Amino acid sequence: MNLHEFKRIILEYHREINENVNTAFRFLGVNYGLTMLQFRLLMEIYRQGPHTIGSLAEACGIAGANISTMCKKLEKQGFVRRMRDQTDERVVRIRLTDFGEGTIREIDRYLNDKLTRILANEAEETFEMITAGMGKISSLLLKMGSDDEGEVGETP
Amino acid sequence: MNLHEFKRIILEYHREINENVNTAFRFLGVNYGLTMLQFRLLMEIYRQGPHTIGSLAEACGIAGANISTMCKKLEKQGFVRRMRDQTDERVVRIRLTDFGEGTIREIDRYLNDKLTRILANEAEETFEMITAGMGKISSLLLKMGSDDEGEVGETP
DNA sequence: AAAATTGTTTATACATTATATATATTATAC
DNA sequence: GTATAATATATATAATGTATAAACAATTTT
Repeated sequence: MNLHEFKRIILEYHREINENVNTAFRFLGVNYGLTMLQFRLLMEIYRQGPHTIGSLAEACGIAGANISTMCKKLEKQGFVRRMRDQTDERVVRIRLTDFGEGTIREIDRYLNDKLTRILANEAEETFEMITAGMGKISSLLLKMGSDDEGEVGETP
Repeated sequence: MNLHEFKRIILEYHREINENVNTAFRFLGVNYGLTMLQFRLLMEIYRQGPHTIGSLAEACGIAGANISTMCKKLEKQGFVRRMRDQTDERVVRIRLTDFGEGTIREIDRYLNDKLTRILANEAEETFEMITAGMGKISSLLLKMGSDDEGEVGETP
């Protein structure tokens, strides 16, 4: 396997794919005043039903502290409602407002239409290629992150 | 092709991979006080030789305004030297200092060792899978970004 | 009841990206 | 040859995303 090429892919992954993701999802901001992360939170609630701050943090892999702040903002924007749990008042339950649900439904439909159009002429293979590639690079990166042999400053 | 799955991949794999990249490259910050982006800039200069602010911006796909700021910081950290071009004084040339070059060389060697270890038991196929998958998803995203049919607020 | 744990909140810091404006220098038009 | 435009960089500011630490109240454990 070509080392140099592999490094290049990892290092430039951010630029190319991140950039393209941002472009592809720019309509969220333009049309709905949402960031991609906000959309992900709302979509998670839309799919899985009401969440607590903690469960949302867990589901999205984001620190609870940040979820807390984001949910307050989403509440201010009218997408979600926050309510203390009656039986355990430490817990805050987050649910979509009607407006929030309508918005996500609309976005989801729009995304599905768009993807259907885009994927229309793609072979089933394409999908497998993407899944396989993403899974493989993710697992290699994970290995890289936990591989510590020869670490600078290692204590033998 | 499974729409739902494809959406999930875009929204979540993307985040997972980013996270794993950050974990895998955390040693840059811990051991060298570098961010990944700074490393990318230095690596670019290491590979291609001295750059101007503009050419570096072009090569890394980052706004010149930000490159300018970053290079000043890298200079303060001792990794690069900034020098006005004699013949065109608008231009600033950025080159690695000995310290900067030594650092990048060390990091590169370390990365190569690590990758060699990680990729040792991987089939050549793996590499092809990754390249193919990344290329494919990138091109689909690109299509998505430029596909405007059915856009909300479209003017027919 | 005291201590530990849990869930959330607040505050802070920083990296990255984007944008707008300013400035100096060089190139071009008339 | 001066006015204007274009170029290259600099500065400032803002928004997003991420990480961490400290505080707080409510709950559970001992």
